[in-house]
Amino acid sequence: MSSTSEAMLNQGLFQEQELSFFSAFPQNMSSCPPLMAAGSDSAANLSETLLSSLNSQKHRQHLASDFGGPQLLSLQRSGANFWAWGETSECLGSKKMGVDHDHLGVSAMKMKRIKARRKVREPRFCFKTLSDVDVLDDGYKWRKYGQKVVKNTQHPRSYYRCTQDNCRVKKRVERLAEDPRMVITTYEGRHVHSPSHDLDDSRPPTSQLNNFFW
DNA sequence: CGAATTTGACCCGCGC
DNA sequence: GCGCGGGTCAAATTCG
Repeated sequence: MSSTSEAMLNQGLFQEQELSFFSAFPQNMSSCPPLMAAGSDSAANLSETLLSSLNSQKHRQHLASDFGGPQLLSLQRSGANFWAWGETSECLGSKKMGVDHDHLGVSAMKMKRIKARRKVREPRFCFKTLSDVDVLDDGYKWRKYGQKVVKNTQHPRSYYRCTQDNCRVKKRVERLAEDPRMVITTYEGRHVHSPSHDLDDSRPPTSQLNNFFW
C-alpha cells in the first residue's frame, strides 16, 4: 500500500477515495479558497488541530504572510506553499486482523513489538511545506525514534513520536525527491492534549484560530 | 547526568 | 515461500 501512496505523495496527489480532507495554499491566498473539508471527521479534526497549532506558533508568520499579512516580506522564505491532505481511517484498515493473541509464548520484547504493530490505523494527515527546516514547530513536542532512507529518494525519512505520555501521535518528515526544498510531513493519530506551547492558555485556541482558515 | 538523537538490527506486510 | 522495503526498537552516543 505504501508504495502507491508514497508515489502519489511524491507527486502531491492522492486518489479521491483516500482523500477525506484537502486544502491548498498556493502563493496567493487571496485568489483561492482557504480550506475545503470533504468528509471524514477524524481527518478534519486532526487537520484542524494541526493547523491551529501551526497557526498559533512560529509558522503563523509563514501562513500569515500568505494571507498578505503585514510581516510578509521578511518572512517569505519558507512560507510560499502549503498543501495538506488526509486519509480516512477505513481506507487504511488492515485486511487481515485474523491472528490474535497467539503469541503469548514469545518474549516480552516481541510482544511489545507485535502490539505496537497491531493495526488499527490512526487517521493520517499529510501536508507539504516549502521550508528549509525539516521539523516544523507545530506546538507539540516530538522525539525522534527512527530514520530511514526510503527507496527512490536521496533524503532520509525521519520518524517522530509525541513526547507526551499516553499520546500516541506520530509524524514522519521527509523531503520531496524532485524538490528538496519541499518538506512532507505526515501526522498519524490525534493528540489527547493541547500543544505544549499553549499550556498556559486557558481556552483552547482551536476554534478561534480556525476562523483564520475556514 | 538526564534527555534527546543516532543508527543498525529486527519485525512484519506485501508482491512476486 | 522468499525477498524487499517500510516502520519500530533499543543500545550507544551526543547534547544541553
